Amino acid sequence: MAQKTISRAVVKRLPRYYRYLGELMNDGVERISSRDLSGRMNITASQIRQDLNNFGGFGQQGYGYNVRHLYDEIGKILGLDRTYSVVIIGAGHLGQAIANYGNFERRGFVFRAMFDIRPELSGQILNGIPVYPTSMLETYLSKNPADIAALTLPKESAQEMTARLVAAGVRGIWNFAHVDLDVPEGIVVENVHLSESLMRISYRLNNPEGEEQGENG
Amino acid sequence: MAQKTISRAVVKRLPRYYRYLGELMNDGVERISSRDLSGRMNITASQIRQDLNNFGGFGQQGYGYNVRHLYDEIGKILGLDRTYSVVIIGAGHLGQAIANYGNFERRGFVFRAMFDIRPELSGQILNGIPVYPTSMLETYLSKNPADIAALTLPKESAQEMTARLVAAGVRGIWNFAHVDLDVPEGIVVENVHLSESLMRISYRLNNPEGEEQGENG
DNA sequence: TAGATTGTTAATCGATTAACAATC
DNA sequence: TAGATTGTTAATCGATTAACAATC
Repeated sequence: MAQKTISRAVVKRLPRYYRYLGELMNDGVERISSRDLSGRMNITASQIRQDLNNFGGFGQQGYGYNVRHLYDEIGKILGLDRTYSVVIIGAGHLGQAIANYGNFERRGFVFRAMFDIRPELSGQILNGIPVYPTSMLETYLSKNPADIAALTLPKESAQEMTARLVAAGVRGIWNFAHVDLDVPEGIVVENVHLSESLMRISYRLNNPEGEEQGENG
Repeated sequence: MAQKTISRAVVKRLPRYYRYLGELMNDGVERISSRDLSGRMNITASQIRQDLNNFGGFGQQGYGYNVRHLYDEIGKILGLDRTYSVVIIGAGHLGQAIANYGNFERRGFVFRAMFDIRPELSGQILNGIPVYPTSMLETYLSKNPADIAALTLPKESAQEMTARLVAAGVRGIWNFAHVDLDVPEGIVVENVHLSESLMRISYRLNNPEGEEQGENG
């Protein structure tokens, strides 16, 4: 599955391809050319072909790309052909929002448990997901290994929780806290720094540019 | 305030500089060199100097940068020297999570109102913010103009709401819905596509790279 | 003054776009 | 076969890093 190393810029675009192909599939479209897709996605056809060819030739000259095939292949590249166990650390609104969002489960991300230090929350079942006290984290994970942890807690405890999670075998950290985390090599950290996102809006409101939408996370 | 056009890559890094400088300030650090800062932030000193010089010389040879001064200047560049009125469209967990997060207000983003189509929500006050029915949007905005709208609603209604918001004078859209929005020129859209962020984690779990943390949003 | 560190130019590296021969 | 469109190489553009003279 892992051929030559794929550039960060390409990886960033893959989920967007996946989304557009999913929509095309839903609309019953069977084939699409890089040119048509480029029109819809607002990127160049050249970039699409260049991107896809990182993974091998999915297309056919004179025909284009088979939508379903390409969708499946990108899904595999993204690792969506398996499931991932996810725990949520911090059962506040943000944690619940994530737990609640059904589309993640559809893609294979299964939310198993939430953890919170607030005693009044533990024992509850929120949106079908049990909340445990943070003190139970290691015990829980030793019996129910998790692939990914979402950190939806105050930044003060993010680093400490990360260390505990990594020690307990979690390999991916989805970090919503406003800190940069130190992790051992091999551990994946994906940051969602909402306040930075918001500041980019204020910047752009005050400094009009050409066009284009903002980045995503 | 707007000199030559600043590259997207630089703008993306500005909030992170701002965050690190804020922390240094809190720690009572008065001056810092690009070299020291580069060590903390894990980027090159050269890049820091290059980035900052887009906006003019904030430093002093032989001394470095005055932390407070640089913090204030980057704040101004980011447009944080004024306040922004924000409305939230969709009063679910995600909307409430955002409304709830006090740090945004500290930076000048003031959440004024939430809107939701669910009749049982309107009339309520959630975290001190009133929830109105979506039908009231135009009436409300004509009396209480907003700069920014956060879209925390299902993707099906995102485009329609965007059109209404833009027509009512909103200039910045913070889009949490999983669609790309069409907007007139001059309107700022900042996407936070959480599912794409999550897929990048699964990709990276299956395709180990060298190092480095994931992008943010 | 000597030492430190910036501001800035030049060199390198990487990513995007253009072009076109291969081929379905 | 002729037309369409890919896969891929080459050209361009942009961003990052290195180097160093200017200067505090």
